[in-house]
Amino acid sequence: MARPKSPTLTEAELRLMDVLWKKETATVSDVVAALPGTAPLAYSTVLTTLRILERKGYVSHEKEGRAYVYQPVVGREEARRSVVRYMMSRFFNNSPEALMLNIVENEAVDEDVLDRLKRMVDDNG
Amino acid sequence: MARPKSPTLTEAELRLMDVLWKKETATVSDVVAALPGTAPLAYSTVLTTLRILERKGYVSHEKEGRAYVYQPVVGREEARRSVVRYMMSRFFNNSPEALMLNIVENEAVDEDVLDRLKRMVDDNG
DNA sequence: GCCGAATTATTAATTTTCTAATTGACAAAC
DNA sequence: GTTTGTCAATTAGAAAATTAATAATTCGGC
Repeated sequence: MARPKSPTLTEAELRLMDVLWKKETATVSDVVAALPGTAPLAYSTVLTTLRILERKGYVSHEKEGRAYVYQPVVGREEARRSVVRYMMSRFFNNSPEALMLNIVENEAVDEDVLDRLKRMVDDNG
Repeated sequence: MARPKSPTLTEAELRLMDVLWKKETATVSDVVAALPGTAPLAYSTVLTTLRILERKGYVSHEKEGRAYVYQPVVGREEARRSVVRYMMSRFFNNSPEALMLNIVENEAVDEDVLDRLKRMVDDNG
């Protein structure tokens, strides 16, 4: 076998998805223009990456006049869900509790956040 | 520029790290033998991947008699911390609250877990 | 000292990702 | 009607990851 596809969005892919999620819909030129400015990417670079994203099912495109208009198929929430599940399965034995423990132990979490989360669970469970 | 290094452990790398984390220390043959059995990897495959892991700073080796003995440099907890931080920065605007919300909304979390976590925070904060 | 088994080193084939130059098509401008 | 600019398509090259075959080395046993 050879190098497998990335199981999650890569850095370059995510940069483009961030633009599409924000703008809802965009041509290739729109994406190029909207990219955070330090080192702008070439048109063809963006086009190639959009093709990859389309092959992977993250975006689709329609012909609008003579330009292609791209739009997300997978939303930001879905992508988040997916990356969390992936990470949980590979690093945390599929245990959401272990993952939450890691966050509480290592990140600065406001005290009242856990109260609000608990209320959420109580209301829905 | 070209394809950048993976920001986290890849699938193949993680498989080997799991063995090393469990056994604490292992020769190449040990790792080959300990890998989950469906499709065993060749000795040279494991050696190559261990070299990559060493180059990336995840493991180190010492000569013990004729064989190299590998051991983790980065522990499981540190790897977990690192992957969570990465994901948080790319997908959750560096907000641990947003990440926790995602987990609570989408995964089945036992009700009492949040109580325990809250006690942890209260005790330490 | 020589042989063989184990171990490491070398080399390489394949796929993905990342980047971009170049080419070609087509419409607008003049 | 020719030039110019915009867009997609093609092509390509380099680095990374995955797998493994093969070559070189080394150590123990005889």
